Amino acid sequence: MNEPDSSGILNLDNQICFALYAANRAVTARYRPILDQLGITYPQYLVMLVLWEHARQGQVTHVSDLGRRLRLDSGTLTPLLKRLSERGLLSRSRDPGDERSVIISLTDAGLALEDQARDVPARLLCDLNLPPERLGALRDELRAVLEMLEAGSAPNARSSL
Amino acid sequence: MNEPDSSGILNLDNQICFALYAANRAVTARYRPILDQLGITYPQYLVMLVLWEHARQGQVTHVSDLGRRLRLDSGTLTPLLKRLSERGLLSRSRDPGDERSVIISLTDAGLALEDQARDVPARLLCDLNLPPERLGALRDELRAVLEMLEAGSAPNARSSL
DNA sequence: CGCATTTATCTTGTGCACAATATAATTTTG
DNA sequence: CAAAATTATATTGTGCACAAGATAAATGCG
Repeated sequence: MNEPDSSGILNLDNQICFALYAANRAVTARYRPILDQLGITYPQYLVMLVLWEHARQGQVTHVSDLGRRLRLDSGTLTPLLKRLSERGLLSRSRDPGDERSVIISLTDAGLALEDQARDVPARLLCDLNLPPERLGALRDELRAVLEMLEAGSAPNARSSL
Repeated sequence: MNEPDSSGILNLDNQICFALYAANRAVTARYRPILDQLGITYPQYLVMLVLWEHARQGQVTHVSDLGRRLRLDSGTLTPLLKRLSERGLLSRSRDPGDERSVIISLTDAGLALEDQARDVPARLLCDLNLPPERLGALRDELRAVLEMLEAGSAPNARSSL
């Protein structure tokens, strides 16, 4: 292994990025059969989580709120919300107070789906089969990385080349 | 509606899955401007990493090798490899010993690109700005999760709530 | 007020991911 | 050996992600 790249800098297994990439897809794959029973995809589930949360607190949800929370832009959200709308889980309407904005409202079916979703996290954690404190620590580390990346928006301050 | 989920089980921020999802996209976004300079995307970069690794060790690479290593199927790899081929970084040819298999060979340009890629990890780590030991620990945790998910293929044994 | 600017969303185009299916070559079996 | 089963890749269709550009409403300013 002492060849051109002996230090293994370019070794796939050494890269945190690949671990993140592969773990994310593996977790999403675990969600799939569970969410299939609710008739939604994983990104759609994340959107529904925010909508349920806002509904519980009597908050109105605009598309931009979803974008801020999930870090997604309208190019992703618009078609996704249209699909959820077609499935009858929510409705989209212009905000009378600001005709540029679209208000996303859960339908009765969308609200009712929360009951069916309530055991999704438990079923997934059961799949993951790791002690909760380890998962909590991992989540906090991931949040730290996320914060770091979103705060330090120096997108190439020092190009060491 | 019984309890409006005040325990926060369905709270977005409590979910490790979202941390993973958001962190992965944030890291990929950091790679983007760096990899743009090489003219490749992030999944293409991962493929190239494997190809460079095999080239260093004099190993032949089949499409199936890439799939095993990156956990991707041919539906993802075939078009991705075609794009890399169009960019002149690799060539695809049937294995004479088994006409079902396709051998992926780096072109001179593909091999040469490794030199330009050598500082990519350093530039990204600089962006991440976290102590290496913390990143190493995070990577190991992610690998543990990945292993768990790939080993325990009990895809819904118990729905414990 | 009128016009430039900003803001919120939509649209278009590219590139993954992945399920499902197709095709063709190889291996296994009877 | 020939039919059946397996294996490797390719194709098709759906659904994200995200960049870039378009549209229309709201805001700011002289």
